Amino acid sequence: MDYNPQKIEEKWQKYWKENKTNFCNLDEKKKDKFYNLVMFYYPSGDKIHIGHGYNYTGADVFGRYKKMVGFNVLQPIGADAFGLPAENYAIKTGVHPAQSIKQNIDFGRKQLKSLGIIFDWDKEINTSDPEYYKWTQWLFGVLYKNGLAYRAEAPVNWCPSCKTVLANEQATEGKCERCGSEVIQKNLNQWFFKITDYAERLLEDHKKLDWPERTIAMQKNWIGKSEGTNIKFKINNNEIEVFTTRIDTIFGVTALILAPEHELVQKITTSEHKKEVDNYISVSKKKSELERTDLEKEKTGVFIGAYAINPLNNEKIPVWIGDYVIATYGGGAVMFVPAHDERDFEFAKKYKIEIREVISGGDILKGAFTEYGKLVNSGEFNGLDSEQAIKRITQWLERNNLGKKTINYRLRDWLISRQRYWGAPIPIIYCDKCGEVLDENLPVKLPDLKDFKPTNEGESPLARSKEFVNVKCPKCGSPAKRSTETMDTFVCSSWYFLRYLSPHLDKSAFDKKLVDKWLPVDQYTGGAEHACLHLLYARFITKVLFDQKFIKFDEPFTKLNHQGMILAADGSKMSKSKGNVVIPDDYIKKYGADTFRMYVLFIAAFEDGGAWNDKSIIGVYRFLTKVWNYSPIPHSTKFSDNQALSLLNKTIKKVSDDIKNFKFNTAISSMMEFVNFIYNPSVVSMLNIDDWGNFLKILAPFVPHITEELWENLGNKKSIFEEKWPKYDEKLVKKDTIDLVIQVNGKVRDKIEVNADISEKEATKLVLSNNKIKPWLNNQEPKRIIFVKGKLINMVV
RNA sequence: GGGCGAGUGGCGGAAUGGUAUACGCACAACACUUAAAAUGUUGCGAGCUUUGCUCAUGAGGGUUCGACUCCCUCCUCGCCCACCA
Repeated sequence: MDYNPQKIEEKWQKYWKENKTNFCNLDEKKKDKFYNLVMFYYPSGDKIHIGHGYNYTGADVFGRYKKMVGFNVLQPIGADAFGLPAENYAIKTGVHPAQSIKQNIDFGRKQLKSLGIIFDWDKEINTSDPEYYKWTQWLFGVLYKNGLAYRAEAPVNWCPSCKTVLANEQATEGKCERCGSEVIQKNLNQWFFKITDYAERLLEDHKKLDWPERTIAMQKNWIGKSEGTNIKFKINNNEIEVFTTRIDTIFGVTALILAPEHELVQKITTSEHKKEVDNYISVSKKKSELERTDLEKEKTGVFIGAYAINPLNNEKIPVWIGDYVIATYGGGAVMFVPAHDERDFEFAKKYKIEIREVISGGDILKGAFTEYGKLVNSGEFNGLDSEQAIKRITQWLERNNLGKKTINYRLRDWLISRQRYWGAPIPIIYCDKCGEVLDENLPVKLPDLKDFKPTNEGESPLARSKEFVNVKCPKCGSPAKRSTETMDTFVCSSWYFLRYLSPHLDKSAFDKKLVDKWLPVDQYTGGAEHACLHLLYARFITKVLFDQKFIKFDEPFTKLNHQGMILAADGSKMSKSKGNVVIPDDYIKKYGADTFRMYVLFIAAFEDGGAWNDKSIIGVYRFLTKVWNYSPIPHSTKFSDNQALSLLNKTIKKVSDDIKNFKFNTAISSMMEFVNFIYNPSVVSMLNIDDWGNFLKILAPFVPHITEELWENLGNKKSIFEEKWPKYDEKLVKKDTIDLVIQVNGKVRDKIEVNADISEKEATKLVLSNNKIKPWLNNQEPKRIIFVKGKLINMVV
């Protein structure tokens, strides 16, 4: 019979569904648990993106392998269903987000099944379902009650097109992550989660994680710890704290620059400068984030008429404002040291501010000297090295109560409120008598709106629903108003891995016993683009829940792997607008899911990804056809050919090791080598049924349908995934004979077949009498002989 | 500007101190066929004076008996962050 993937794939997908193959038993006691998690998907488009297919296929191979080696594997999936894309789609089409989301989830489920990916479908979750977001709201309450959720007026990123605020992480390069519009700064009253309280622990606990180094580096960079000194300057009767990493340059300070938004600016600006200063502030307010952070543009600033006192030498220094100073970092103020900071140097040249050298080693007429050196022009600290000076000056400040050693982080608190419809409502009620009241009568259900458009003023569409807004205060019963804001979707996804274990539980967010047993996640697989968003937020929320004793672990994901990106044939990113998107369905129809799965993993190393090539997929199909057509020796009492058996054992070892390390591409090529070998008519290479069956088992995680069918054809009654992963025989992996490589001066001159355990003496003897080697030795005794057992011998002459 | 990574045949890629180019695609020749497809066999880095030799892993240098692999300098590309004081 010919290989007909469509037919057998349908058959086995049905079989897995009916027999709940690979679905884990949460209460199983004999086997060790293994929580194999993939990042859940956003059900926005109409097709599962190939990136998801890639991600989930790799994780599925790994999960099926883990099951076969004897673990009780939990492999759940769900939908991250709240958020802007569904809402924007609703505004455009009038289709309610709940409806389009449902359609997309149904479609996604079908697609994942058609890829032969096994998920525990009975544990599926949907973050936009009230039974789920009830507990997202509960989570808000946990943070709120512990002082980790607060409301504050702050300059925030505002996307004029999406008409909503964005978290710092969602507004990179001054552009909206979703729509690409230029983000502007607005002062708004918003809800924040105090992730900054956890900055140090988030850094410290990186040690505990088996994660890709670059992901940890990205998080470190994002948290941005820097050690320095806070120093107080007096301006009239006011005090201003400035952060610096270079307190050794304090005697070179010739100005103080404040952010235009700094609260003291209005207070200390003198009347003759007021007009100019107000003018400057209003211009910089109008600038977009992109303009303000454009490095190419010259820095600007204005003198505000006030003077500050340098506490070390009591010198009077002018105070300026400049919009390159970030309001939210280091107190929004900078001490200006043009001799030893490049940016300050340029600014000083432009505005003719004094440049005073205090660290020797450079030429301050030519440019700023930014390295460490010996202090000059620095009073009693003259002659010290920068490093010593930093310590001594900081100590001096601490003694005089004028400053202290300080650690600053770039990480800012997580802005979680959104003035949009499609999200989990923030469970807060405003009462005239009681003020801000946490609503613990959950869920606070989203009303069924027809008009989802946000207002131009940035008010949430939820404000339109009077039934939603007008409520009674839970404390005193008098009329009150509900908050109309919803939460950032990243709040929903920061705890979803706890919910899978009890997706419909009504009494609490998660089943504590099951969470104690199953968490933390053993293997997490998903995109690297989440390094500073989801992966950081989930770690933060986990630590909060740990501190409040809801869970017993403080890191959610022990081991993390990323999949690379599958690119279009020309190496560019796939996008709908370019029309170069690869849709798995087309290939599943043509070649079958098994071929698709194996090919996508064969393209390149999993973590690298690579370009999709339409032509190469045929190679995998040919390989599977060969597997399909192979006939082993029917009686299992007969032994297989020795060479074939040896290679089989080697292949088992190689495939096992490679799957463990997510190196699917090389696992596949070694299985191809094996099949090529047993097909080669020039060698006797028959396998008996048992050995062939073992090969099918190691092949099974990659191509589950065809292997199930062939396994059944061999006369087996149970699924191949009920089988134990084959063990390899160490003796058979090692060959009796090897090709010993003979080198002269490091160059290969011959290869001879010898016993694998040949000694150096014997090998030397053979080499010296070898006719091909003799001419290279030039009748000389080798100066040195390097012998690598089982591999090579190198004669140095 | 800072951080991380990569550069290997016509193409995707393998090899992390020990046989460079595994595996796959494409291509060519042959077999089968009326023919084509499919399949199979063989070949396939470059050059040369071709039983073999020389050169070749972005460029140049170094360490080593031996370097795609380690070190230094430079070039190119990708990703992340970026006026962070």
